[in-house]
Amino acid sequence: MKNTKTDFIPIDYDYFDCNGRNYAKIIGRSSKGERICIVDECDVFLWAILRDNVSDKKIKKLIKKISEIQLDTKGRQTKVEKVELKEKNFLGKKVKALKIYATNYKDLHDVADELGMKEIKKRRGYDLGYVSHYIIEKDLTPLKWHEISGKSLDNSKELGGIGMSLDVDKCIKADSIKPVKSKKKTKAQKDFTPKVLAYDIESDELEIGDGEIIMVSLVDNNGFQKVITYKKDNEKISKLPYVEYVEDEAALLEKFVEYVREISPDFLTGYFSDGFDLPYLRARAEKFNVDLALGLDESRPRFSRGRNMSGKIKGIVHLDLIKFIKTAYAQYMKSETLSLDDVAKEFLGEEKNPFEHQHSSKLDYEGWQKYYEYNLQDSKLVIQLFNKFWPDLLEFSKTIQEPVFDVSRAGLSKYVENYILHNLKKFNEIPEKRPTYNDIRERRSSGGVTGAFVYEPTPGLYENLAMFDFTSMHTSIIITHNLSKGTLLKNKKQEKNPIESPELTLKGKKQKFYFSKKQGFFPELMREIFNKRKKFKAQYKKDPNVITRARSNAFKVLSASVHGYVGFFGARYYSLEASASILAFVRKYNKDTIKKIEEKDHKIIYGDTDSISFLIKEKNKKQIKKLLSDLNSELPGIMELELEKIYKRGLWVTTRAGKIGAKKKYALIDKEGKLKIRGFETVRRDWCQLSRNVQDKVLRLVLKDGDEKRALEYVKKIVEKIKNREISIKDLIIKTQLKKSIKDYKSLPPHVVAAKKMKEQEIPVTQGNLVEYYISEPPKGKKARLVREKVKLPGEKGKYNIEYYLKRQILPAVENIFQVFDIKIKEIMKDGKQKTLGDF
DNA sequence: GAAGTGGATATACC
DNA sequence: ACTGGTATATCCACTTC
Repeated sequence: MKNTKTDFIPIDYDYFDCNGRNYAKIIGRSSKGERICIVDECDVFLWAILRDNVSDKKIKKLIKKISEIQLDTKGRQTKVEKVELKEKNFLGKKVKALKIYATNYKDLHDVADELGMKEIKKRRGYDLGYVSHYIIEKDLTPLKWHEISGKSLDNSKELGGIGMSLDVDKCIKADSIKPVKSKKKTKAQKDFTPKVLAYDIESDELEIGDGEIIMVSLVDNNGFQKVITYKKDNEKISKLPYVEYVEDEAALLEKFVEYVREISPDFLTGYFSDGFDLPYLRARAEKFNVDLALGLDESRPRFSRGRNMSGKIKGIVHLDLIKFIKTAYAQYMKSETLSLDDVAKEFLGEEKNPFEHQHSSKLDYEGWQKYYEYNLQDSKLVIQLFNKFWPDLLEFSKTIQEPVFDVSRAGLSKYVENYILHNLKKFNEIPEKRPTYNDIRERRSSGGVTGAFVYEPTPGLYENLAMFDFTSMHTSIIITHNLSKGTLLKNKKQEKNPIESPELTLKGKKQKFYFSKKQGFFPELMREIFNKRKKFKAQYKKDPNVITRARSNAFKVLSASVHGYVGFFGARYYSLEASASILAFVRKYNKDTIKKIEEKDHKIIYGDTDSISFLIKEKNKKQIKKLLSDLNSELPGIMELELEKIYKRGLWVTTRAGKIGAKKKYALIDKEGKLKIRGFETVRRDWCQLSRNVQDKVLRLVLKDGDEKRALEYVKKIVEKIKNREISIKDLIIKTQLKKSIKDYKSLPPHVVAAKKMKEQEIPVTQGNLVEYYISEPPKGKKARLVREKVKLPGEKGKYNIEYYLKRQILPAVENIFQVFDIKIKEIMKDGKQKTLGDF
């Protein structure tokens, strides 16, 4: 066999068994653009952590006994091949542990079950999954350039003939893998961009496989654009250059496979394609007996079971963008839904073709042209979104050292956890195990911990305010005070001068927790995440664009998830005590800082968790910065307070019921006239557009010019319009998400009634949809006490309910704002009510 | 059947 | 179940008079 060498960027990871052993199979590219498959092996082992004070003699005996373990499970013969005694760390403590090598990773769990000996305290490291284990062992980090040398497997029958069965340019059994230093990267390596193909299907039926696939579009980054279809208006052939007709649906599926194989992308990407496009293609392929051989080994897509389906294609990364966007960006997005339409609008500034979905049987020639165009447009949007998010996927994948396939489907806890697992080596740490079902149940029932502190504001309009906030507060606290599961001490006396948490209440008991002064691996790792967050934030400030903003937000999310991870019941490094302590510190720092600012004669207006707003009085920005640096000089470790912004005016209102100030609800305006609105109905999607617009306008008038009189005039005008039925139904639509399936609701709120109506009218609606409805006048002669009795769908004819929109939508949206100026808006509405009553 | 209250539900903030 | 806790607000479900 020939020795060969190449550079290599790993993209897709998989493994296979040959003669009972595991082999990693990694697909990627060389800088020449060749498709390359690397086959490699690594040691397979687990850890048995020994109890303290087990004698050397006993250890020897134990090693002998374990060495003899042989298993015959699932038709595989696995045995313990070697046992070594090692000095390791577990949760930061020195331990003696046996490194137990076995034949097949999948059998490690069964090997662990054989290790019930009393000298063994814990068994660890058998539940990472082979791919993660391999990446950790061999440092073949995804999407980083490597130099590979080894034997060519092309045309070889070795290892099950893998070199012949894969559609790649080269297949190499690796002897040596070396990372390319970033300074030594060639231009071709630096310029690497993956081959991407976006796809989208159209069907009349939304239920998987129920209807025909009418067309499928494909778009790549090199000008390839196709709509494959067999449908047209009679015999009139489209003039659109990208439309390609085939005989029937089966031929469409075959053509689709043909193009994917021809282009052979690194990424096949779609939008909601895990849940719709790919399973649909599979269902139809099964029906017509078409071999959906998309994999590089001509295998069909494989679907994971479970609630969240995901489709895997061998050698090609099937990437459903919606999942990644949901995890990494959803909480920072303005879009009301995660539909392709909304997301494209937000990130690409591009709207989808306005297209009314019609049943395909009703389309004429023009209708079909529009439909083809629309189908292509979706794939175009998908590939543009991929291009936008590629830098982020790349960064995440390199950071947490997991393949893009997994990164794009994982939740935030997995991000944090993988970062830890892939970085334990430098601490000589044995990985903690995943919690068992019982662990999880216990953790969930243990009750929560007390959270952050929110300052109760005094309602009013204020001038000249500053807002300070702590940089990545929870993460800074973990790092500064060395808080984690591993550094938690059993009691105060375990260590001299331990770190002491503020007093807190946990499980109804007032107590404190103590943590080691010795730097723990967990806080140390969090420092790395924290630094990345800082770096990307600075980058965004220097060069603000969509990508730098997205990346900054992405790492903000990751950094902000660290604390959530510690308190997450599914986490390997879960710690209720650490979580409670982190939050106790959060409260303490916020309250202490409030006190210090008050001592400098500033009136505090508001504060939530890590922020504080106060009146700057006659001080200028420089003086405020001085105050800030004074406060910072007193903060320990990496704790840092920063000036978020100075605002010209700010408004806080009462709660709906009482006279106290409402928390999490305020509006600010800076000197450039830019508004920052939080919590108000304006930013809530479950209020009708009219209420949101009216409130937004009122807030603007009040904040910009301090002109509540004009705001009042404006509201009066709107009230008149409502009374005169001059408002379009479209502005009165209320949108509420159906969070559960209809039958699971214990009560029957309006949006569930709307969803039921949709079902009756055969409008597709499922859990997770945003349900739209408006409130109409009650049917004649019928008393409708409940709101739900007046629910109508947007398509249903009817008159909007004047009283409802005045009293339940407009009034609540503006009443509290005017109350700040002692204007009783209710009086104005009352007139309206009498008038409406008079109308009938 | 009006009034009051707690629960269910959705959404936002950090 | 798939990061956490804090908070507001609506409408329903139920009790009471």
